[in-house]
Amino acid sequence: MTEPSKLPHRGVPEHQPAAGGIAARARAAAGPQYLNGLNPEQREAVETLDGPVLVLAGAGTGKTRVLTTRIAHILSQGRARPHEILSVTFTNKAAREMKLRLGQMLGQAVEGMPWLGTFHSIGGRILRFHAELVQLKSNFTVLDVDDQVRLLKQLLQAENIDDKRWPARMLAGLIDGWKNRGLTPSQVPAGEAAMFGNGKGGKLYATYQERLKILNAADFGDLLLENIRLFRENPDVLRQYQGRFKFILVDEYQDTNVAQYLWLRLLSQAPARPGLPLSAIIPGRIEDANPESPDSGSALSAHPGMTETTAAPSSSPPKNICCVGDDDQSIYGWRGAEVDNILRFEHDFPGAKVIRLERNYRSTGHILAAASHLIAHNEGRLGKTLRTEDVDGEKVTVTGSWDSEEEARAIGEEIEELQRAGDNLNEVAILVRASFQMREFEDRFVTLGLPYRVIGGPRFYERAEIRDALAYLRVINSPADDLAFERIVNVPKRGLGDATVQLLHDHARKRRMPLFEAARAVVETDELKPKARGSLRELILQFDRWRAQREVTAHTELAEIVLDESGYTEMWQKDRSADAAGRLDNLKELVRSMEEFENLQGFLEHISLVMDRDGGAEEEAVSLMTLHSAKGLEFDNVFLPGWEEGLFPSQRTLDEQGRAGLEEERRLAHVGLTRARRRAKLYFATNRRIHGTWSTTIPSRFLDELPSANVEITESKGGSGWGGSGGYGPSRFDNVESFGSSYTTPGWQRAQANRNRSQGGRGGQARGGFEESQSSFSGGFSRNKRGPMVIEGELVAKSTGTVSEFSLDDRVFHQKFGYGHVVKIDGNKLTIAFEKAGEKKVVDSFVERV
DNA sequence: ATCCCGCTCGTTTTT
DNA sequence: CGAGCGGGAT
Repeated sequence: MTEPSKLPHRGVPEHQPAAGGIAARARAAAGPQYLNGLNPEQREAVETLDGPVLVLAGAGTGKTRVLTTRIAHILSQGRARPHEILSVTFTNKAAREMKLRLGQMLGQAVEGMPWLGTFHSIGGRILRFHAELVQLKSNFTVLDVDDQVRLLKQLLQAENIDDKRWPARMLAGLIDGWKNRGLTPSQVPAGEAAMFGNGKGGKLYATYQERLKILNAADFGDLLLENIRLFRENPDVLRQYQGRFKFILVDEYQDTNVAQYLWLRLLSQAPARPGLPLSAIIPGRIEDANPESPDSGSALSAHPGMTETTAAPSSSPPKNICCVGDDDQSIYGWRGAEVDNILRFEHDFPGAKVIRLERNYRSTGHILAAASHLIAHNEGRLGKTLRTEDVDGEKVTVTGSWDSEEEARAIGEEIEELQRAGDNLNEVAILVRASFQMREFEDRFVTLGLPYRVIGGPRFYERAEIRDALAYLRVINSPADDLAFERIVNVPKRGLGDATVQLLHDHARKRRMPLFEAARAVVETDELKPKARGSLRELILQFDRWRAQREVTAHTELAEIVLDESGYTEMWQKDRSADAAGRLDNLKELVRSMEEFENLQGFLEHISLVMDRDGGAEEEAVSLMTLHSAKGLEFDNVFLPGWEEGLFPSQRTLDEQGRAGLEEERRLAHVGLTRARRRAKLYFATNRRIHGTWSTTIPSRFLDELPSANVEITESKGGSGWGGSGGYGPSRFDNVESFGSSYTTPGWQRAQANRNRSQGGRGGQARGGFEESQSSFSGGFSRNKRGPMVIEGELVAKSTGTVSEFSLDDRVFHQKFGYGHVVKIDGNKLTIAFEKAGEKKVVDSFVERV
C-alpha cells in the first residue's frame, strides 16, 4: 500500500521519475514508459499476463505499484477493456488508493473500471443485478452487525432460548463464521450446528436466512455467500461473468477467507465445457471435509478435504488471475482468513507462476534484518528474504521499564526529543497489541500537551446517531425494513415502548405484513392507549409526508427535513453530555456526504459498504493505533510498547490457537517492525495491570528472537529503570517455561524467582540465549503431547481435518484450568468444561487425558 | 418508561 | 479496576 516513490530520502536512483531528455527516450525504447523504474521482479509481475500468477510481495516492496501498473499494462496492450478487469481489494481505502493511482498513471481514464472494488461491494453489485434469483429485490438492504443481533434476538425469543446463556452476539459470530467458510445452513456440519442453543443453532441459521429474505435484506456474509449460491444454481449467470472478466487481480490474497476463495475460484474458471457438471468446478473443501485425509499433515500439500474433486482446473485453460499478497503479513486468521489460500496457490492454480518481490524500499538495514530474523521463526510460510540497499541506520532498540506508566513516560520523552530534533510528528507512530494499552499513552500525551490522534475505533457509520439517521432514511426508502423501523420508532422518545412494539409485532406476524403496515392498521383500532396511539399515528403521517416529499425534494434536503421534523436533531441539541456536539457534527457530515450520490436509493445502497470514517483535517500529530490497523502504513519512527508474554504474544491466542496462533502473533510483530522506515523502538514493562490487578510480566519471546547484531538494549530513561539491574538480566530467558502454563499465578512466580536465583550467573549477552530458549520452548510446547508433534498439520488444520485423539466426555487435565471433560471437538480444538474454570476452548496439545 | 444497582468480563476488525 | 449490560424497582 505504501510505495518507494514516497521515500525521497531513501535515495533509490532508478525510482526517480524519468526526467525527460535523452536518458528518458533511451529508456522508453526498452518498453512503455510506465515500466520505467520497476525492478526486474516487479517488471516480471507486471508483464506476466497469461495464466495464474502469485506475487509474493513482502513489506515495502512496491505491491500496490505492481498491481496498478499491471492494470495499466493490460489496458495499454489492448488485452482487455476496463470493464473486463475484475480487481478486488479488502478495504474501501485500498480500492480508493488503487483508483487514485490508476488515475494518475493513465490520466483520468479510469472512469470505466466498474469492477474495481472490495469483495463485498462487487459481490453486492452482482447480487443486485440478479437479486430475484436469490429471493431478494434489487433494492435490498445491507444489514450491519447491530441489525443482525437485533434480528437474532427476536429469533431466540421465538424459540424460547435463554439469551443469557446463548447470547445473540455469539450466534451472530457463529453464523458469520459459517458464512466466511462458504457454508449455507444445510452445509453446516451437524456437530457445529448443534453446539448452540441446545442443538438449535443450525435451525436458527436457517430461520435467520428466511427472515432476511422477508426483510429484503442481506448481511455482509451474504454478499459473498449468496453470490456463490447464485453462481452455483445458475451456471448461465456464472458463465456470463466468467466470460466477462478477462483478467482478475486480487490484493492482500493472504487475507481471503474460504468464501472469497470459492468465489474467486468460480469466477476464475474458464467457461465450463458443455456437460461439465458444475460440481466439478466447486472445490469440496469444507463441505466434503474428510478428516481422514492422508494429506492433512503437510503444510503445503492441501487443505484437509481439498481432495481430488478439485481436479477440474487442469482440464480447462488456465485463467488470468493474479493474486498479490504476503503470507508473512497474514494477521486476520481469527476472523476467518485462511493463510492456506496463499500457501496453496500453486496447488489450486496449476501452472501458476510465483514471483517474489524481496527488495524492500522502506526500511533501513538493521530494521529489516531484525524483522526478517524474527519472522524466520515461523514454520508455515513460503519464505522470502527481504533485502535493502539502504544504509544500516540505527539499531532497533529494546527498552525495559518498571511498569506501563513508566513505559508511557519514556516514550513520551523520546517523542519530545524527536520533535526537538525536527522530526515531524506525523512520522511518529505508537503501535499497540490491544487497544486498552492506548489509554496510558493518551493520559501521558494530554499531560505533555503532545498532539496525538487515535486511528481506528468505532467507524463513522457505526455511531449511534448515524445509524439512527440512516434508519429513518431506510424506512422511507423501504417500508418493509422492520429493523430500521424498530430502531427509530421510539427515538427520540415518543412514549412508544416495548409494550407497543410487541403489539405491532403480534399484528405483523398474524397478518404477515411489515411492522410499518401493522402500525398503520393498529392506529385504526383502540388496542393502544390514546397517548401511544396518537404519537404512532403522528409518526406514520410523518413518514407518509416524507415519502411524498421524496419525489419533489433533493435527497440531501429531505434528510435535513427528516432529522429536523422527527425531533432527532432537537434530541441531541437538548442533550447536555459532552459528546452531543460531536454527534450533531456527525449528522451534518452525513448529510454532506449524501451529496456525492444521485438519490436516496443510491446513497443507501452504498452507505453500509463504502462509508469510512472521515479523514478530518490533519494537523501534525503522533498516531496511536493497534498493530492490526497499522498494516499497510509506514512511519519514520515506530514505537512498539508492551512486548511481554501474555500480552504480545497474546495468551488468549496461544490458548485458543496454539502454534498457529503463535505464528500469527509473530507475523503481527513482523508487521509492526516493518512499518518503520528509520527507527523501530521496542518496549517491555516488568509490571502491568491486568484486569485491575498488578501482575509481574516477562519480556516477550519475540524479543529473544531478534538478532542481537541489529538490536541495542537501552535503559529506560524515566524513573527507576528496569529492576535496577542495568539492561537485560537473566529474566530475558524467563519465558522458557511460561508457554501454556499459568505464569501469572503467585506460585509460578515464586518458582520462577527461585529458578532465577539459582541460574543467576547466566545473564550475559543476548546471543546464544536465544537458541537455547527456543529449543526449550519447543520442548515445553510438546510436553503434554504423546509423540512428536506434526507442526505443519496443526498450523494448517486450524479447525478442519486434524483428527483429535480425544473423544467426547474424556476427562482431561490442563496446566492452567485444571480438570474437566471434553464437550466438543473441532479438529485439534477442544471445548472443555472445566470443573473450576468453566467452559473454554483449548488446543488439544495443552491437555492430557487422565 | 426510566433509573439505578449489581454482576460479569475482560484481543485484534473489515465489510 | 471499570465499562456495559440486564434485571428489578419505582
